[in-house]
Amino acid sequence: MNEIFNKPYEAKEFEQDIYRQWEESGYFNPDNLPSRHDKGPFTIIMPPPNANGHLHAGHAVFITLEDIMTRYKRMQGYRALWVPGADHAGFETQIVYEKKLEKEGRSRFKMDPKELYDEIMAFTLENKKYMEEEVKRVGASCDWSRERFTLDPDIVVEVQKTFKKMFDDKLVYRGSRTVNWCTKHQTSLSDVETESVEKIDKLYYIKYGPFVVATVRPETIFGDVAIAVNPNDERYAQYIGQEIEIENPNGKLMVKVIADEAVDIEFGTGALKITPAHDNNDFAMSQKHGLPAVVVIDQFGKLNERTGKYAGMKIAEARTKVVEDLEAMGLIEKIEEYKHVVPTCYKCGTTIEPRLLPQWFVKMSAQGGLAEKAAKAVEDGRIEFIPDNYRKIFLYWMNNTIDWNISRQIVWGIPIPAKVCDDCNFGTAEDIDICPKCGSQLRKDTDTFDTWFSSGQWPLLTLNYPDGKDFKQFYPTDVMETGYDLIFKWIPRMVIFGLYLTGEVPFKTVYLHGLVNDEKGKKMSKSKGNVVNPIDIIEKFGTDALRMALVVGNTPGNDTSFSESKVKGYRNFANKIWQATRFVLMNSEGFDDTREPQLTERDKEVLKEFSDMKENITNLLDKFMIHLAAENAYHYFWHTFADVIIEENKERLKSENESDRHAAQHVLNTILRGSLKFLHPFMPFVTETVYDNLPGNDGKMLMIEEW
RNA sequence: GGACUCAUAGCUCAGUUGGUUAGAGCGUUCGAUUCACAUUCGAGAGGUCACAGGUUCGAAUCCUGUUGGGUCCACCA
Repeated sequence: MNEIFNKPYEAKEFEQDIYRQWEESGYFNPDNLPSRHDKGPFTIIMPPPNANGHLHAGHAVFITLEDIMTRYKRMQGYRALWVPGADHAGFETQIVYEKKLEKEGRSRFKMDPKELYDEIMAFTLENKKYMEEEVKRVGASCDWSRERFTLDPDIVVEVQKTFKKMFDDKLVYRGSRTVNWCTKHQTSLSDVETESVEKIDKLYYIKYGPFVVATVRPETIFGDVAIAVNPNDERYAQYIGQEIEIENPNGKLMVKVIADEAVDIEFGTGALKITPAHDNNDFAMSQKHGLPAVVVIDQFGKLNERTGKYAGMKIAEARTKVVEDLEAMGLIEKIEEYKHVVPTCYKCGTTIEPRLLPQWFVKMSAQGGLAEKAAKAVEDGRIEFIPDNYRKIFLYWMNNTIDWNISRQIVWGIPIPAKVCDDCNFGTAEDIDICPKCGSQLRKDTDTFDTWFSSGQWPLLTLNYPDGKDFKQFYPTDVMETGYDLIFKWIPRMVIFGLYLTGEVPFKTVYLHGLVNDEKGKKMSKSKGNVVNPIDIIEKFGTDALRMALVVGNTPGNDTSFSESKVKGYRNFANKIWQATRFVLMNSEGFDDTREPQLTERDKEVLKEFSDMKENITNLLDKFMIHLAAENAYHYFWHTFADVIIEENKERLKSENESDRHAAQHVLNTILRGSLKFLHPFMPFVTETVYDNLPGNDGKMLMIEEW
């Protein structure tokens, strides 16, 4: 018996070395697998972690789940491929870096874009290294030789080609409309990057000529171009179509009265002021009725020169001031408390300021368009969700989607390869210099892509679409495993791009895991101080223990609670595997496995139970019931094999009857070796360490043994 | 306003197509232990499976409703 078994299992002593051996074996790369591995392929694309910080518990969960799937399939003889990556995470990283700048007393707005870009690149590349090291610590058996970064030059080229193709196919267009603008971050955001927050604001009833209009934004009255009423509202029928004079603190103004079904007769006074430049609804209505848009608030959330004496004031200040002045003029009829929902920046909570800007949009919702095709793929069962209820959520979103704004006014990202006209808002993906619409000089667009524009193509880009041999071999992939919070942000984009570019879905199964909460079931957050760093846990209890704690009882689609005592329990289990091995080896001196054992009825029963258990775990893994598979494997090994079977056989191992002793040895060795296999996907380090040190296993690697 | 989800032991959670006495981890009580393992072993206490109906030979599981958590979506100013 190898002397390493003479002291308790200490994960730290083995894990990093084992990982290095795996890497050196080359078997993470399916091209290097032995010829037995002729099934498949089986492919998972790793959701690329953001290269702007360290791993958190959520990363550890997805790495564990995907690693379990990959190792299981690899052992089954599939050509298993798990492609790692790193995400430049445009807006997210830019914010992380801006905070850093802020701490240093610097600001991105005072920096040259190139200089800023280079600094963020250096920062990202450094963090990328940490991130990769940490992914390895969790035991990821992914193919590092295929690792991709979302800013790799060839990937940038491919992403830009997609834009061009979509432009040619009229699926992207330059639109000038109200977009979600964050006044703090100075960029527009897509609909999924805003968060609706309930707020209580004042609803002001303002006398407006013969009308009273209700508004929460009196400071925008300088941008009003119309009053809208419902065509069926008898109170106002006489005014429809007229130009009427209204009064505001800056003087008198003519506005048109329009009729639109969208106006709710019951709400407020049934009359609505229309400010196209600063409200999404109003903008839509202005388009319908051919009204102009008057901009009165600038990109910093301050009132502009059109507002006279209010120019330069911030929105909140201007609102107070305007209301005071209106009140003095006797134009405020009443003020009510009003609860409503406002969109905010999902990163900083700043209220989104709708802003009229020319931007690039992906046409999502047209009939037979991108969203509809994605919905159809799911309806047809070409993509399956685990858990199944996310199918409905996905479909709901696909059927209610709006055009996707892909322009970001930040430097950290892939440049949009377009030329734009500042005079008439024309934009093109063609390489021309003069605006065909107005004759002005075009300039290169300085905006970058929404990060989801590139990560939406990730399953294609990682496999070197369109000409790479990986693409031909491994696309479409098998499983996309990610957090349920990405059901809108990421999953639909991948489906859309996959179908658009290849006609095929990018993956067949979407497995969604939940959040990792603390031991009380509360969300982890820095401010609560309950954040768990997976690397700390690994240092303390070992990777295998962490993995089990994250996986057992963690049902797909549901949040899971993490507690150190749970990890401790599985650390003990790792040692249990170690000690059971030690016992079996101590009692296997002279054991010759080639001889046919004389099995008792009980032996046969025990071996049958064992093979039933193997089958059970296999079925569970096939059904993606990883939480149950892990628990059953654990339970069988400890409470059946160690507690019952080993105990039952202790006497026989000391028996003078050689044949009986041999039968006992056979049973124990068979189950031990077999159990190491079914435990391996969950607890790869301890099982590999044990397996490598079993007599006769020199040079063998459990990772590629037959399931 | 719409949708989803959860409610099971003191705590955190499982319970795989409805099928005997409902499980795990932690905690707890009692006991054991020169034995592979104190990172151990054995035994126990602890649950009207949120509530009310229904379907069924049989329901924690399926259906309806109620209550109470959680999450997501939402351009009535």
